[in-house]
Amino acid sequence: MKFSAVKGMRDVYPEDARLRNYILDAWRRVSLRNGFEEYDAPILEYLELFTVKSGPEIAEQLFGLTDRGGRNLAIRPEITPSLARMVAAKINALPRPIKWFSLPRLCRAERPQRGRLREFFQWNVDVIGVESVQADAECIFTLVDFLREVGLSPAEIMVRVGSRPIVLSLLRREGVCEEAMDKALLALDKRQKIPAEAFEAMLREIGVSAGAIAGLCEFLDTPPERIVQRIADSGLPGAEKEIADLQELESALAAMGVKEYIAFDLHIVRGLAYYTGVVYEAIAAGERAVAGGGRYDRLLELVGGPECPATGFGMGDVVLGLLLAEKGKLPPELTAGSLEFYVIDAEEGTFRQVLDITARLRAAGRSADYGFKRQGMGKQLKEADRRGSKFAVLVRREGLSVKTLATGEQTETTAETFLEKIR
RNA sequence: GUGGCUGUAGCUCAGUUGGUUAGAGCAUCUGGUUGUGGUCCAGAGGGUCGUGGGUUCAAAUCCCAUCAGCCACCCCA
Repeated sequence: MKFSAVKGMRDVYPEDARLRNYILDAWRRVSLRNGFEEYDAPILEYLELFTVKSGPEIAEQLFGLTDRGGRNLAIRPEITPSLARMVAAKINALPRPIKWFSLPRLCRAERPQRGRLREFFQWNVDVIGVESVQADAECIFTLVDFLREVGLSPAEIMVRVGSRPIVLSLLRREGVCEEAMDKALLALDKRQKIPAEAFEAMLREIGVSAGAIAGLCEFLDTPPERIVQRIADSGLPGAEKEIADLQELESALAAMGVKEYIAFDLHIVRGLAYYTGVVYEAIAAGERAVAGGGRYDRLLELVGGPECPATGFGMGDVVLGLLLAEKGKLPPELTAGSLEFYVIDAEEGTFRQVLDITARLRAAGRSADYGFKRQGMGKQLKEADRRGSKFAVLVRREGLSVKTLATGEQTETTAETFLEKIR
């Protein structure tokens, strides 16, 4: 073969498209029922929109191009900067709260590996213009609502919730200086994946005492159901508001009935520095994070807008697809096509009636198909089965039969009464 | 970006110490049978052995490069 798909980008055959549509449909359905409205943005943006948020190094990680006017453009690696730009542009005209979602196709020029491709879809859910932690609760609830929708249980996936400012305050109290803060956050993020000694070594390297490390570990290991109270009791300096927020978040999520999916966990810090409050990730054993998000109150200012609170999360389709397949959560109709009626000429000379009936089924909005080739009824029924059809319509010169493929049940009727019942 | 593993039909693989026209199952297509289905039978198509060099009388098999996939880092918006 002369050509193949570009590295990290995949061809979407019908069976792949069925999976992808299943995911996108569920994302959209859940978003809408939680009161979010859909938006989209251009697939190309000025390169600077991304570098202003993530630093100039980010340019290496994305697909860039120069247009004929010499402008530096990039295929969007995320949609949040576009969202910030769009909201900032109409900030005074938009009714609050702004609850928006999007299902953008994104590209990142990273090295592909399991669960990470260079082109993918990502569900984004954001609430903008609301300072209250209730906005964070709303996003987290929507995330859990989706997990339930696709049949993932708390035993299979949990949303781990942390707080950037609380962690910062805690680390400061344990003697981490501001310059070493990034390294400390990195160590925290890695703690679950590396040996205890390696974690301690990382903290000692930035000057944290052995006693402080032990105290920190003991604090971090507080069970999720008690840690919020423990944080409140410890009265971390400078984080009073965030502590109250975390308590409010815990009680809001409990009131919304999603408690069993939530685990408060200060190891969750998220990579980018732009998070300013609550942060969270949906984590399933054995996979990279399925979703991640948090509060980012400074982003609108970064793109030249006014000061405006914002919070939200993103979820990629690749890891999610792997997880659903692994856990056997994909509906069976995804493996076969789905068709309602397969129309068969059960007697010679009835092909014109097959065409007529098929066309009228389609006109009535039902999915119907027939074979291009005239062959025996056995082969046609086999084809109906292979197509995943629900019913076979057997057309005779006088009357027709409607056969339910799954049960083999068959009812006799006439073309007119059949079509009458259909509409 | 760094390191490692892998690469034979659409898929899963076989292919003896390098040695004639590279095989199987599944899938696909065709025909037959069952003649209202999930069978069964027969046949066919499909591979320049990822690609390009090199060693050799001879390379799927050995060497180098390159591409792609996977794994671990980096990163994860």
